[in-house]
Amino acid sequence: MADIVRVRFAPSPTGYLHFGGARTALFNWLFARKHNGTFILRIEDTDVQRSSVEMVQGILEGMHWLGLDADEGPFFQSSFDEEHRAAARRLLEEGQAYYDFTPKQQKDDTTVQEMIAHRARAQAAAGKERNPYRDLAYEEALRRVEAGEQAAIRLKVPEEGVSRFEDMVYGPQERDYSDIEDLVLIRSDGYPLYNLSVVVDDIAMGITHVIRGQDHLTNTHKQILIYEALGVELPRFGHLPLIMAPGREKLSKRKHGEVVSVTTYRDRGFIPDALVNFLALLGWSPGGDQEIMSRDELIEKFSLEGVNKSSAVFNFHESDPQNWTDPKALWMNAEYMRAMTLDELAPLVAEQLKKFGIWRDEWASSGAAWFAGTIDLLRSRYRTTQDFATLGLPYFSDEFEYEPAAVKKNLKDERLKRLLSGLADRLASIEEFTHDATESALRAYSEEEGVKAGLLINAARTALTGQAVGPGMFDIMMTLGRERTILRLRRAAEFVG
RNA sequence: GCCGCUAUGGUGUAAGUGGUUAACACGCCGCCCUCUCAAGGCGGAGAGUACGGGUUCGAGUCCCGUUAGCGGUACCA
Repeated sequence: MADIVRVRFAPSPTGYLHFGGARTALFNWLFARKHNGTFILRIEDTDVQRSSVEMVQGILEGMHWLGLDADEGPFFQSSFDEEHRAAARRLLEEGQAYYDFTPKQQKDDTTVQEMIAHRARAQAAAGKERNPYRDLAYEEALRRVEAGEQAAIRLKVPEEGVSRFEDMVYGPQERDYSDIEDLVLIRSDGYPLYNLSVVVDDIAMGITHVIRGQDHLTNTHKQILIYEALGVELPRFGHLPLIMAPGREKLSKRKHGEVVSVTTYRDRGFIPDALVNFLALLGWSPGGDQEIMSRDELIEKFSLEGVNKSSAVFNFHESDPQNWTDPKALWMNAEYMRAMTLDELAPLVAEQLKKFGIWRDEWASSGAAWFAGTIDLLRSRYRTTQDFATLGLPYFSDEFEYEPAAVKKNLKDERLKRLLSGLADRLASIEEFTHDATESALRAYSEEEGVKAGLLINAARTALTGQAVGPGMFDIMMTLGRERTILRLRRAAEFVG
């Protein structure tokens, strides 16, 4: 099979799985599924200082929750250490790389950006200098190394010429060799560096298509140089537009924190398919108007040609409790909650209720029908499954607060003190506690008392749920049942006034 | 500084090889439904395609320049 497809997602475990990473993983996964290929997960943990097992765990969890399990892996880049060194050794022997005895510069992490800029400026002013060790005879260099001298290994980048490749998203790319410095392959303490490790691993794993963030677009030329030095055929490259924070600011794990972490969405009640759908649309479009797409539809329609070249803003508002994340993501999640079957939705809601300590086991057995009916009653007004546990508390528990605004709006009228308990009496005496029977009882009662039915209905809603908004009043009564309805109506009398 | 990428309403995106008044979704506003809030239905405001030049009978679409944002420029990944 000539066109076998093998792709990989290669996160570094220096943080949780954030939106950018998740989107990259998703596109690789879609590409693999689309072409009947293999999706591989490789953890790039060469920077041991900043990597941690918890982060690896977090990434794995996030991917699993999104349904993006790898076909192969997870592999850990650090375990291929020897292969990376061997590749560098080979390039050294072939004269394509050299030992650099320049002492390592100390730098502290907070000022790297400044340092890079400063150094670059200085270099521009002074004119580029060749590395003095580039042409040192290999035998002599080897002697010095064996004598215990520390040296980094650098790739010998050709002095003249242009690096070119055809990006599957961005089209033809080129970069002059003179703009690429002799990159370090192996640090002087012996650790292989990113660019070398990636290439060696991608070769070893038979990666055919490298799909990753646009932040690697110019770095790709460096990696191509390594492929060429190693004498290996190039994979195809496809770079993805970056995801930005509101205001086209760059997305930063440190600054934006949880709102860009996939696990946050799991914890706050997102449906995995909904988030996948939303993520897919961030930087990609199948063309045309369709936006709600199942996994199968996404796979069917996915193509790198549909990937956008410009970066996309992920429009979250962390400080706004109502719209803490992108409104469209929230809308899409709501859309999924409405469209999915109750059998699919119920366990997800149950999970949230358990988390909030208001779950009752009978809702999974004898009360399953009631439970399904109740979430069905509520689903069209909620946007996440967590809303069932927070906004929906009065429907699942007797321990809920009366919202002051609702009390003020619906229980202000002094007459209600008498009317609510009067209504409770009526409801206690009707034969069958059904939607229609309760409604006619309430309407008859309000007519007798000479008040508008609406007054009683709205008051009853607040009496029963502590809220001013919610499903139709008689539906609420049905879901609460006669006993609770009467109890809550009587109890509410004390809030009147 | 240098190299590179990008640029369509507030946000996400449409608009095969340039061809009528720039389309859809989210959000926003209004109306209908109605016991409230959603959902649903209907309607509306909001961009003349970053800016400036070209090419062309005709440009969001091609070319050049400017600006802005972003990425890279590390013995980070």
